[in-house]
Amino acid sequence: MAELTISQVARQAGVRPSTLRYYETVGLLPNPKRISGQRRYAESILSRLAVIQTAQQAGFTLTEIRILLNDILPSASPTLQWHDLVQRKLQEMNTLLQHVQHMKSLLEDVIHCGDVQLADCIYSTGQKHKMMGND
Amino acid sequence: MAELTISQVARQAGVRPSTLRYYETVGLLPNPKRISGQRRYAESILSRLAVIQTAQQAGFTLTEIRILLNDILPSASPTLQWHDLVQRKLQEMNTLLQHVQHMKSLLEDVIHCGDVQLADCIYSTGQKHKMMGND
DNA sequence: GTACTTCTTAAAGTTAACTTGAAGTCAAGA
DNA sequence: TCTTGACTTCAAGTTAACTTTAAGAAGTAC
Repeated sequence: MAELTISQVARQAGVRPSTLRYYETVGLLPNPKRISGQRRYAESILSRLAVIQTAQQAGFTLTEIRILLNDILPSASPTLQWHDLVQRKLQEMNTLLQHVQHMKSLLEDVIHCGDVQLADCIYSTGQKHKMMGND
Repeated sequence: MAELTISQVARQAGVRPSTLRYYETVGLLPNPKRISGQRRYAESILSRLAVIQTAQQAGFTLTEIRILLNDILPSASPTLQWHDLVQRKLQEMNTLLQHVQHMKSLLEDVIHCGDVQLADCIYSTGQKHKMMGND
C-alpha cells in the first residue's frame, strides 16, 4: 500500500498542504506516521478528507465535523446525536434558503427602480419587504 | 427638527452605537455635527441607515454599499454602474441559492443513511453528488 | 460637589478557516 | 559537496463586520 506525502494528498484532495496541517492541529485529522519528520499518509486519508469536504458542503462547520468524526461516529450508538445534528442543520439550511430568496426578490424589486430617486426607491423597497414580514 | 444622539439613532435603527462609529470610520456615514464633542444626527440619518440595512440584506458588502452611496448615487448618471452591480449581485444570489439547495439535498440524502456505516454513507453520498455535477 | 450616565477615542479582540512567512531539516541528484 | 526541492514548526497575517476595553470628558440629578 502506497504511502502518500502531504503534497500528494493535498493535490489529490484539492487542498493545500497547509490546510492539511491545519486540519491536524484542530483535530480533524489524526497525527500521521512520520518518516524522518515528514508526514506519510495511508490512502484511506483521502476518503476521510472526502467526508470532511462533503460535510463542509452540507454546511457543517469544522468544529461540528470534528465532533462528528471523533465523538459521534466512533461511538456505539450514534443515532440520536447524529440525527439531531443533521436535523438542526437542515433547519438552518431552510432558514438560509428563505433568506437568500428574500435577498433575490429584494434585488429584483430594486432593479425596477427608475434612476431618478434610486436611494428613495431602495428605501421604500426595504420598507415594503419589512411590511411583508419577509425579514 | 430634533437632533439625535448616537444612542438614540442606534436604538431606532436597531444597531449599537459602536456600529455607527464604525460605519463612520469606514466612510458609510458622513461625519455628523458635534455638540461639545458628541455626535448629533439629523433624522434623515435613519433613512440612510435603512438603505444600508436593506442593501446589506440584499447581500451587498459594506464596501459595495459605500461605493453605491458615495460614488454611484450622487453621480449624474448612475444607471450603468448601478445596474451592473445589481445584476452581478443577482447572479451571486442565484449561485448561492443553488449551493444552498445542494446542501439541503445532501443533508436529506444523508439523513436516510442507516447508522451502521454512517461514515461510508456520507462518503458515497458525497460521491453521488459529485457524479450528478451538483458541486 | 459628587455620583451617574452617556458620550469620546484608539487600540485590541472576535470568529472561521485558512494562508503566509521565516528559519531550518532532510534526502537525492550532478 | 553543493544545490535543489519538499518538507518541518511556529507565529503572525488575512477578511468582514463589528465588539470590547480602557481611560477620560461632559452634562444632569441631588
